Amino acid sequence: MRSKSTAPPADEGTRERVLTAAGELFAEHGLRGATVRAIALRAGANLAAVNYHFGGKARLYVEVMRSSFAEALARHPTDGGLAADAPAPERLRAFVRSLLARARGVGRPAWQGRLMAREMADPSAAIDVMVREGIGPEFERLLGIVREMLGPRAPADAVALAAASVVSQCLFWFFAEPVIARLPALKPFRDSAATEAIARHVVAFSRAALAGGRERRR
Amino acid sequence: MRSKSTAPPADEGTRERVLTAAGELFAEHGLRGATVRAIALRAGANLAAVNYHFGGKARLYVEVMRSSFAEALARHPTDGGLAADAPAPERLRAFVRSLLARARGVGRPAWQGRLMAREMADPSAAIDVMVREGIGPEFERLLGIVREMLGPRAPADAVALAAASVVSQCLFWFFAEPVIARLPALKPFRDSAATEAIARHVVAFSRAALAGGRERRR
DNA sequence: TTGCGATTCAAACAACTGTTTCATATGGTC
DNA sequence: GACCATATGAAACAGTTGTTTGAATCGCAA
Repeated sequence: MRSKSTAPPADEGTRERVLTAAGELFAEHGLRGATVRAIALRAGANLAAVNYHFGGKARLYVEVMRSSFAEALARHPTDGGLAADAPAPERLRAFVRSLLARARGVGRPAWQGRLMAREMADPSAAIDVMVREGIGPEFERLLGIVREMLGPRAPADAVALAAASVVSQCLFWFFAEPVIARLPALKPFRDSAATEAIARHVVAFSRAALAGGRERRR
Repeated sequence: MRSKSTAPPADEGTRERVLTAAGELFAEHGLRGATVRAIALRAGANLAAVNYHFGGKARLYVEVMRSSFAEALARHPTDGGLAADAPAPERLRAFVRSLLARARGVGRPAWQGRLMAREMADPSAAIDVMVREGIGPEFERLLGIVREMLGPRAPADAVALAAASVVSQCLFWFFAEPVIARLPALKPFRDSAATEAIARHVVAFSRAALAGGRERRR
């Protein structure tokens, strides 16, 4: 074991397994619905492991939220590797792609989208830190893109509303997933081809709307 | 008491109060979070009243969902009083207004939006009947409007995606309410003026996008 | 009043929850 | 080997949950 002052125990075994098991179960059943016993069982750990490693169910939950969100953001950066001075429409496309990819969880944890949807419908103490560290700055970047596309004379309210329209079209697909699955006209976006089609549509729809909004202003 | 065969007890007192108290608490804390004891307390009824009148917490929940949704739909019809052959843009405007009004709950129960958001994030047995009786037919009507605006040559997939874009822009404002309240750039839509501004924006944004999509197709 | 079904009430029940406790094991250092 | 912090384990605790029970009360017809 390492020295006590530098870092937490850094256990790569039980702690890690509890973290992912908790993520899956929290996403599936919610903070209240997922029991500590079920988490420990899935992780192959003892019941007391949760309290030992995280100090309680509530703190385990915020740790799951923070780590999974940070990991998803690292895997799918909102700028998509584009330079900051790339054309606004390109940056918009990268933003939409990143948001949809993170929602679907193309990397390892495919449950981050549901976790996020639950957190928004039923906010806990974790939402403050998430908005402050992740969603807030990200939305600010989107505001910049939209502002550039709407032109310098666009009022701040119009920019904010248009940015909301963009993110809403992305969030919808995993927010309303249970409903979408029951509507014959809509196909859920679980495979990457459907995600790509949705991304193209959202970008095209929003670009047309933004262009129209730009020319409508005198 | 009325005859037993015609209708359920039709108690205008306790049963009704339990129903609205349950709606408020389910909306605030969710199906699991709202306890039968708290519901009975708020309703001024005995703990056993829930089981006596509804036969259990689960059945009380679906009854709350069904009645509140039906009531909201009756108060804000999706056609907004327009004739079926009114111009499509007019019907789109009426649809958006109705959806936002129902979400905000301008009538009596202001908690229906949150209830619905919870149900989508954490679907229960109530969601099947809701989609079948309410959301499904409503979405079909929107599909008709969008199809008319996109033109007869628009493929079904494009129509469905565009309709999804319209509803998503409305749902966003009460789906992501806890996040919106924490973003300084966005104002929550709790008053009717903000709702009206959002409705105007959604209609303008979508109309511009649909017009662009129409002309882009060859 | 008497009878009777519908309703309300207080109390208890059984199951499940997160957490704590204390004993045991483990792995490395002296 | 002895020591000690770290980690795991089984059991129990205290609180809350939805539901049930059986007695008490109400409303009203005969």
